[in-house]
Amino acid sequence: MEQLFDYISKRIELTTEIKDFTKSISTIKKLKKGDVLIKENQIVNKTYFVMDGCLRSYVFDNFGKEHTLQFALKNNWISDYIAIFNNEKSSQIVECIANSTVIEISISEGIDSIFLKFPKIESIHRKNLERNIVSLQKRILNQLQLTSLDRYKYFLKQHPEIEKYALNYHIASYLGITQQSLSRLRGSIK
Amino acid sequence: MEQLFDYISKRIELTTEIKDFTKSISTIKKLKKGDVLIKENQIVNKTYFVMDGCLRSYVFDNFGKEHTLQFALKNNWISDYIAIFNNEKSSQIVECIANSTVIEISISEGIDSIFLKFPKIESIHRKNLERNIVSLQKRILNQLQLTSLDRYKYFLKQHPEIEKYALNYHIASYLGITQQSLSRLRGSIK
DNA sequence: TTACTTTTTTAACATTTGTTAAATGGTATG
DNA sequence: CATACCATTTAACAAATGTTAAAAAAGTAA
Repeated sequence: MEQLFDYISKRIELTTEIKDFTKSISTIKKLKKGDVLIKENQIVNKTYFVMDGCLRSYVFDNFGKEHTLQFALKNNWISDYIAIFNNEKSSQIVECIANSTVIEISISEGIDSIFLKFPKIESIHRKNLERNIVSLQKRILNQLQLTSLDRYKYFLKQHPEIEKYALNYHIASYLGITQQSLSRLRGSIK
Repeated sequence: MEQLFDYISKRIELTTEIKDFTKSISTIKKLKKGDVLIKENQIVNKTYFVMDGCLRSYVFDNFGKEHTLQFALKNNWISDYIAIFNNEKSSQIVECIANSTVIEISISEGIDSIFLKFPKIESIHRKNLERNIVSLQKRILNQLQLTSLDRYKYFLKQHPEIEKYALNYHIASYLGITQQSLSRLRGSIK
């Protein structure tokens, strides 16, 4: 839990009140590769802070193909935020792709009511959202202007330890290409 | 200015204090097609609320090609948010693609200091960020799973009036294809 | 080690999209 | 009306990526 408090206190001043509240809605979980934290079509009232390991979120399209939206490595958050922010059921699956330790945070009482009680948490959340928007916009701009090869190289820079965890087709489905194409690109690098 | 207050008051309770403050940092501007609001490599301390017309933001890649990040129609916000949130100089250009009326909001005093003074504005901003993340994530998922034709159809649904304003190559550069490809797709629809 | 499963690579061919260039269509201006 | 300018479409060809299937490689368990 200290790891999360470290993370938070770099961003806001951490009072004991906030600490106690955070503890009251948090559980540390040890997870195994393959564990599924969020399934399709369920109510999403949890978000996850990755202490160690790697999770990913993905969707199935109409043809049954997977498309990876996010990898979450150490000190990153993951959940189905479309479901949470839109108050919808989940369309994303969140799964462990390696043995991981996470902090599960329950937001059953509603994310907005948490901010009403603790405006400081709203600030840190707001900052996270801003950072998130920057990285989503950058990903879109990369998708528009880079070749698949350059996207792959950029992805590896951004996720330095990912090759320990992710399969080839996980990465391909994040980049928007087939695993065979990715394999071709990898071949062309050497 | 009432249009912006309508917009805000649907989201938070609008006090006269907030109204006065908003007025003090806002200017209504009438713009002509072709006007440029944000150039490359400048300090960004303004954001724009579109009352009428259409703006777009785009970047140049290394080969001089344009890539459109966003179209802003009525009641939408636009600026270079990567620059604002990262405290960097602009990499995006924001231009008018039709005669437009906008409210220019100055955030020279720093976006964070505004939220310190008016926590309620932080809430509305936070909600906007959440909505923005949903639409960015959806755009990425569309990019991953849809064909260009389906992306084009979806885009038209999302931006019903866009064909009045945007050129073919604006739309193509938003979808990540060439204008020739888009023309082919348009042909294939009939 | 062996047998088995999963992942990655390779290959041949099909499809989509990009590139280059020219033709067409539309609009504003003298 | 004629011209010039800009946007869109069309076409031929090139390049990139997808599809299908099989082979090779890597990983796992007995």
